[in-house]
Amino acid sequence: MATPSMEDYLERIYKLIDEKGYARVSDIAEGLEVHPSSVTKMIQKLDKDNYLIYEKYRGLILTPKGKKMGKRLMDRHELLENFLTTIGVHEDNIYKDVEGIEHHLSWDSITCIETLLEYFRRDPNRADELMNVRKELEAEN
Amino acid sequence: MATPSMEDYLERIYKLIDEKGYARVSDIAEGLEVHPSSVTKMIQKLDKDNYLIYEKYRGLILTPKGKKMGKRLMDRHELLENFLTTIGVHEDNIYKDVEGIEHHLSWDSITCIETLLEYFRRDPNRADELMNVRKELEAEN
DNA sequence: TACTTGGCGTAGCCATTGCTATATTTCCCC
DNA sequence: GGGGAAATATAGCAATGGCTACGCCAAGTA
Repeated sequence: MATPSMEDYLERIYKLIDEKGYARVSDIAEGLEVHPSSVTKMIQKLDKDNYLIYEKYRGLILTPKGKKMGKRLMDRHELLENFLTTIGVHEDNIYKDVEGIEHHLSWDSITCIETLLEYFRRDPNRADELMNVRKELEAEN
Repeated sequence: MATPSMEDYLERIYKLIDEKGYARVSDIAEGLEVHPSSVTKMIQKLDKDNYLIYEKYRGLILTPKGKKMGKRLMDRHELLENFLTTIGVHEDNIYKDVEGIEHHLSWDSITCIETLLEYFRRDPNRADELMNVRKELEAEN
């Protein structure tokens, strides 16, 4: 199984490849706010665990296993961002919160959150009513 | 600042004292599913950081700082349990998921989840409708 | 082709937090 | 009050995942 840290890297790598076609050590490092040496180390681990194939100084490609995982991780990340946005969390807090919790939810929870989002999507009034509750609670204090 | 691990211990200790009046090493260890030796070590750290006062072999008491922190942590834990329950997460997954995410949410997110819970509490139909969405989505697959 | 430079890799350190094995203390019962 | 079991403490090891310092590769330029 992948550790939370490994998931962070894998997700980042998948996203970079998805957007730019390749993932360089320095881009990964910048995105995750770690030093390049930490990236190299982790890439070697991900190679060893067959998430990607890595050639020193040359670059890396994701294996099918890595791609599948990466996509799931990215989708999950987006889902959680949407969720927090929907319930009214301030933009500035969203990225960090998602980053923190995404590795710690069972797929059961993820599915339930997906359902919850769909619930709000199906009838925009529901989100409005949620915001009304918010205003009422705020007015009380 | 307290690390996630420190928060886990502090929360557990607060809860034990709240429920039984005292917190023994072995009870803490059992609750957190770690070995007693790990508990001793962490208690010493929490003492050093002034969350509690610890007397070897004798026991511990929370400082005002520790009590305040502990209460907040326990409240947050309960809120998140209620949240996952409400959206339909299976009982077996709840504890572990909450354990995982509770240390990683901003107070902004916590407040929004509180509001969401209040939203569902105010009109039980809403939870019913959520379950209907769930059934429909399940039927599709 | 040779040099420079920036990107990348390696080695080795540190903190955190768990573990096992082994001491030490306390408590209870006789 | 003494002895043994249970509880607790300590020492030392391991994995994880950062960091710094330093060495190596390779692309571009002269």
